[in-house]
Order: sequence, then C-alpha cells, then structure tokens
Amino acid sequence: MDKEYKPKIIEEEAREYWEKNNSFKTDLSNTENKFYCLSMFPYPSGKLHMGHVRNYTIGDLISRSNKMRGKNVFQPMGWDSFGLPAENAAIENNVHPAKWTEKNIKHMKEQLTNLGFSYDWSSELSTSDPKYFRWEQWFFLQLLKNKIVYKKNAEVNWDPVDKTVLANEQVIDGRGWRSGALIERKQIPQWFLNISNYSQELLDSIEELEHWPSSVKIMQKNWIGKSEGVNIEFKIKNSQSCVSVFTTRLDTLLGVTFISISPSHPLISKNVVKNKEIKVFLEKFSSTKLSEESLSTIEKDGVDTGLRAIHPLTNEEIPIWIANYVLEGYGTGAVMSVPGHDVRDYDFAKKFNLPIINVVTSSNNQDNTESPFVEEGILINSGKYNNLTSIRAKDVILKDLANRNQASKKIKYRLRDWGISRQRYWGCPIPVYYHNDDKSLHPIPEDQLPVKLPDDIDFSLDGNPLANHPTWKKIKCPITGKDSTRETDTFDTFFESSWYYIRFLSANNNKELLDKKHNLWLPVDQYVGGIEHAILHLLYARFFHKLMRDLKIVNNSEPFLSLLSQGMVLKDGAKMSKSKNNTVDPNDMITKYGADTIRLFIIFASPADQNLEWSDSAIEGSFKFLKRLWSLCYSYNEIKEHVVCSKQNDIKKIRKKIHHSIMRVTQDFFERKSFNTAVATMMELLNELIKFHKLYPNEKDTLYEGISSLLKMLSPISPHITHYIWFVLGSDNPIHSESWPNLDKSALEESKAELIIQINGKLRSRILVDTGANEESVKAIASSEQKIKPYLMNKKIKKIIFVKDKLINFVV
RNA sequence: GCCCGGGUGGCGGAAUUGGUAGACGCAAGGGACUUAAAAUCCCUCGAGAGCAAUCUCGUGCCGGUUCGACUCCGGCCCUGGGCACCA
Repeated sequence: MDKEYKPKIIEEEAREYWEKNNSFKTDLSNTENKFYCLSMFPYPSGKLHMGHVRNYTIGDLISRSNKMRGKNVFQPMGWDSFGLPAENAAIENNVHPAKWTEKNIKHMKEQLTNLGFSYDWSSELSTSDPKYFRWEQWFFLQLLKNKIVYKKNAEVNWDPVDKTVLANEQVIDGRGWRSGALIERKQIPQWFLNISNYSQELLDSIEELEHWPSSVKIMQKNWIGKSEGVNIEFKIKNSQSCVSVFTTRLDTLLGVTFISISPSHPLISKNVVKNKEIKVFLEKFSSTKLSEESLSTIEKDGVDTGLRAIHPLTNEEIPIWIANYVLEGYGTGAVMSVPGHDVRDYDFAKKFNLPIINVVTSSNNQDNTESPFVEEGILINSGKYNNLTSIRAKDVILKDLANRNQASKKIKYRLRDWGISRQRYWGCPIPVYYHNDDKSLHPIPEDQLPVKLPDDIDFSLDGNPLANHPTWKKIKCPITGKDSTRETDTFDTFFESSWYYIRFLSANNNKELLDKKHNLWLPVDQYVGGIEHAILHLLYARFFHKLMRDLKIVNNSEPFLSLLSQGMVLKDGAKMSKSKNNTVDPNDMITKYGADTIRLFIIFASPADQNLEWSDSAIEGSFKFLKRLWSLCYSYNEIKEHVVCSKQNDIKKIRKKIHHSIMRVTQDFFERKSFNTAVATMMELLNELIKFHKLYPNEKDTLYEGISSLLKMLSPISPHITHYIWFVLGSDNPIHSESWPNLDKSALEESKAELIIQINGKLRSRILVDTGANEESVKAIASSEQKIKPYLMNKKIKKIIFVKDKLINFVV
C-alpha cells in the first residue's frame, strides 16, 4: 500500500478487476430474492452532466448496498436515443443523427464506466436500435388491433416559413426559433393513444404506490384531474343546435351572464367566421403557442359570436363569446361563465363590460365586490333557490333540469388522450401504410417488422425529412400488391421510454418482447430519477404497464414499486441544460479528484430529494475525507503487533461510536434514504477512529472493527478506494460481495443519560442521570441544581412535564 | 395563471415522533511544521451585551395553537420544477 492516496491508479485497477471478473453480471434466470434497481436512462446528448452523476450515484449506492444485504441485484443501463437534439445537430453540423448518437453513446458509456457504476452492460439497449423498436412497433400493432390507438385531427404549432411542426420549446415569443416567423395553429391528422379510458384506473392505483413520494402522487392525481359535475345543454336562439357546457358549480347557474367557447369550437362555422372582427380575433389567436401555460397567462381576450343561448331556467338570452382562455381539449370546449364566482370569467367580464351577478354568498355575509367569491355558500338572487346551500342547490337544480332533459351528471377528467405522432425523422416509424387508391389504413405484417428508417436523408428541405424522402414511403401492399404509401410520422420519444424497463429483461431476445421466464423480475423494485419526470414520463410508463398487462405480457399492474425522485442539480438557480448553457462538465472533476470523491461529494452535498445548487469549492472536503481514510488505513497496516488497550472504558466508548454509526447508516441507507446524513455519520466515525488510533497506536483489533465497518458502509458510495484497501487489509473476497456490517446492540447500552432542565420551556441546565430514572428522582435532582434553584424560588410550580431520558420542564 | 416542492450562520446542510437550533463539511481568521509554498495537524467561527459566569435575540414575513414550534394551523413574500411536441 502506497503511503499517498493516488485515486487515478487505484480506480483503474478496481475497474479492471470488475471487468475481468464480470462482477456485475446478473443471472436473470434466478429470480429468487430479486432486486431490480433502475435509474432513468439518459438521452445521449453528448456528455454526462451533474444531474446524471447524481442520479446514477444514488442508483448505484442503492444497488451496491442492497447486494451487500443479500439481494440478487439487477442494475442495467441503456440509451433513450431517439429525439430532437440529434436532428438539430444534423441540421447544424451536417452529421447524420445515427452517427451523432453513436458517437455520443460511446463517449458517455466511457464516462459512466469511469465513474465505477455497477451496471450489467450485457443488457444494454438503445431505443434507436431496430432490435429495440421492432418490439415497439409490434406492441403498437397489438394496440391497433385492440383499438387503443386512433387517428384524429389535432392542432400543432406550425412554422409557415420552414413548413414544419414546432415543439413548444422551439416557439419563442410566438415565433419559430429558426425562421423567426409568427407561428400558426394548424390542424393535422395525428395518432392518439386512448389513455382516457384508463383515467380511473390510473387514479385508483395511485393508492397502491406506497413507496412513492406523496408529492408525485398528488401531482399525478391533480393531473388526471377527476371532477364530478353536470353537462348542461343550452339551446341556441333561431337554431336547432345546442351548446353543451360542463360545470361543477351548478349552484351558480342563475349567475351565468355569458357562454364562452374555445376558438376551435365546432359552433364557429364558416358563417360565423365571415364576421371581420371574429376573423381578426381568430387570426391573432392562431399565433398563441400551443401550451396550457401560455393560454392561462396571456391577457384575456375574446369576441362576441353574435349567437345567443337561452338560459334553461329563466329563458333569458345569453351572449356566446369566443374566449382565448377556454381549453378545447377539456370538457366540452365551452363553459357557462359566472363572473360573480370565477376569477377568469370575472376578469373577462370586466374587460368587455359584461354583467356580473352574485348568486352565492358566504354564511358570514361579507360581500366583496372587488373580487369574485369562488367558494361555496348560500344562494341569493336565484329566485326559488334562494337560501339553499350550494350543495343542496346543486341537487335541486339538477333535478329540475334533468326533468326537462337539459342536464345530466357527468364525470370529467383533465387527462387528455396522448398524441403520439411526430412529423420528424429521428424517431421510431409508425408501422402502417395506406393504399393509394382509397387511402385505406393497413398494418405492416408482423413478420416484416421492423420498419427501419432510411439512412440517406436530406435535412436541407422544408418540412418532415421522412416525408420528403424520394422512395422510402412508396411501397407495394404486401397483401394485394397495390401501390401504397407508408405512414411518415414517427413516435413521440416518450413512447420508447415508457417500456424500456421491461425490455431490459430481454434486451437480446429476438423471439419475443419479454421472455416469460424473466417476467418475475417485474415490477422494478427501486426506480431513481429526476423530479422533472414526476408527471409525464411516470404516468405514461404506468399506462403502458397496464396495456402490457392487458396484453398478458406482464402480470402486474404497476411498473415501479418504490420511487426516489431526486432533486435537480441547479447552476445559477436554474436547471442545467444545454439550451441554457449552464452545464458543469463532470470530467474535469474526475480528472482532478477521481470518481470516488465526486460520488461522495454529490451524495454528501444535499438530501437526494432536494435540489442541489452546484458549487465547485466544497468538493475539497470529500477529497480530504478519503485522504484521511487512506492514511488511517495505511497506519493500521503498519501496526506490527496488537497491544491490548488497558483502558476498557475508552474501548467501550469507541465501540459504541462504531455501532451507533452502523445503526444510523443502516437506517439512513435502507429506511430513511437520507444519504447525506449517512456520509456525515461516516465522517464523524472516521474522526473518532483517528483520535482513538492516536491515543492507542497499537490497539489493532478494535481499530479493525471500526475500519472494516466504515469501509463496507462507504463502499456503495466510493467503491474504488474501498475495493483497494479491502484487499490490502487481507481479504480474499472483493468488498462488493461482502455482507453489510453487523450491529452489536450490546455496544450501544449506556448507563447514564443527559437530561435537559427547562423552566417554562426554556433550557436552563443539563444533568446526568441514570438511564430510565423516574420523574420523582429526576425532579429531586433537578430542583436542587444550583442553576435551577433561583428560578424556582418563591414560585409556585404549576406543572411538570417529564420525558424519560430527555427532559424535565418546570412550569411556574 | 394552475399543480407540486423549497426558504435555517458568509456558503452546502443537520435537528429521525412537537422537546438541547446550527451535527458534518466548505470558506474565513489565528497558530504549529517548512528556507518557502503545497500538503498535513491544532484552535476560533449565528448576532448583540459582558472582564467573566452568564444573559438577550435568532430557522423568509405576519399572526395563531402549545408548558415548549425550524417542526402543527391561517395568511403573505421570494424561489425551483411541471403544465401534455425538450428529455
């Protein structure tokens, strides 16, 4: 053992050992005691960033520590390799997306290896690999058979200059990021997955997710957004048609002063659009970005359609307005506007001088004309419904309307069907085609999968490169021989990431999507990934798992048993991302300090589920810790002969520290998932061991007890240094396959407890008492304490609060 | 705008069930070693008052519950994430 800690040398050595011995290969045929630990696979953007390092260090520490506790661990890694950045790189640097992606994967895999993560690389997969997406296409065809997928027209952000569909992130201030042209909303035919059918199940089974953070569960619940309300039909004056609105506040029906419909509502016929004012409004609206955020933050705007609805109770005429804040996809795309009791309607009414009627009041009768009263209360200005409570009024009004067939109870979900088609090249082709003569839709026969992308592709033309390809889409129907055209849309990349955790279990299987024998590895026992995926990715994966279950591919209903949502690594207060150009390259740190230090630091720096504001300076402390550990182990190794320490009390003290640390780290690792405090505990233990060793330089046995426990507990975080020292200290077995240190409870026993004395809840003194001392004896000792006496003099003790071995509080 | 987090010394954070606020680490200051520097080691380190013992204040802001609140409740401010085509 070298006197000096040289991370570079020992880290290389450790990695060679792991590779040579296939240390992290999992036998998937053995499912006994299985523990499937998965970190979210990365998009191969080029370089690993700190968020990855954090994510994967947490995953690796969970994998390695569970292995030491006897679990049969499987920890795979792969690449979410379809996506927009590859196409951007192709346009900007004239490299083929496949080449660009391949190069990035190679580099990032090397980085992952250099960080010492214990992945089973034999199950590696890339979603852009035909071996992967072949099964995705097959799965899609099963969904098509089962009518889970369908096609309909939907709006996109359209760049009229580049003639291309823009992602929300590519729209900046209402303009295309490259062309700078004002975007337009455009309807195009698109593929959808019927996730709505699963809304209720996705909602209900959230309850089963015992080991998920409650914040994520609440977010998903709200996202699905179940609401129970009523559909009301408003007749339209001088017309046969009706406008249907959904409301959860039927009690405010008498406060309706207008109806608002979304700008793409079917009521807006060609006839209506002839009106110039309306045409101008719709054109202006067309350049609003297609996101809920922009809809709810733009200034309220609208225009009167001239159409009049008839109020179902009063028969009064109510104007129908087009309003820019009404969502097309939610409910019926029309709302009954009650400005007296809804904030958005109120703002709209104020702007356009529409009447505001208050029909609900709070029970304590505090009328506030400045802002609408949005809570439930008691009805006023509502004719025969006056003085009813909101809850009662909803029932009564519903009954009255239902009798006339003008309303019915309805359950709505906020969750919308998932649009899965993209007009891009670098994605998985949707395996269908259309006959040229009648445009009829046909699936590619399963035995002809995968449908691969053409290699020769031209990005210089406007629009979708795949659609522009001269020959790729032109095929003969494999059944009839008719001239046909391939679907040129590709999948949303969320499609790939929604089932990769299943494919990892059969990554190299060419016969089926999932090997039946590996089925028992599901669900994933521990999933680790960024909080930014709390809704979309995790919801889609849960949805896919249920689809796979219905197709009898998997036999449970939820994919991820336990979820750790790690906070983000921020730089200058914001998410690190290429577009913000605020990334920190972990490579520099690895070169300077080694992988063990960077892993240790990123775990120590903050709790896993909180954001971490990156700073370069603090890492020094973690490096120092490893150096001190190294130096203590070096000294230990130099001890020639064990000399028994004469002071039994000091032995007892250090053994208590050792086992107290084992207890805390074990809790922190496996129960609390509080890894930063586990590191703090290990730092404390090292400090104590160093002090002990200075006092008793030849007391070998106790020191070994401390060092070996510390090395084992540290090995999941800093695996290289611990691997190296472990062998030096004389073991034949690598530390990663050792068992977790045993807790000796007898070492923790203590005869005295420090107790605090409070007067009126304020700390005034401390005393040492026998553990388990009762209130009477503690009261006697405490009240005769020098510092306490003056506080009790001439005072009447009203109450004594006593907590065993903790405190006594005199209330005077 | 809506949903979900977070706010504690100069900084990252700790306080596990309402019971000792600031563990552990960084930075800073002082000292030892050294020709010197680096490395290492030792000491100090929330604010104010005091020679000191010690006392007072202090966990984003305002208010409440409690013998006792960083922790629970109500209202507000700031900040991070998500908002369905970034992944």
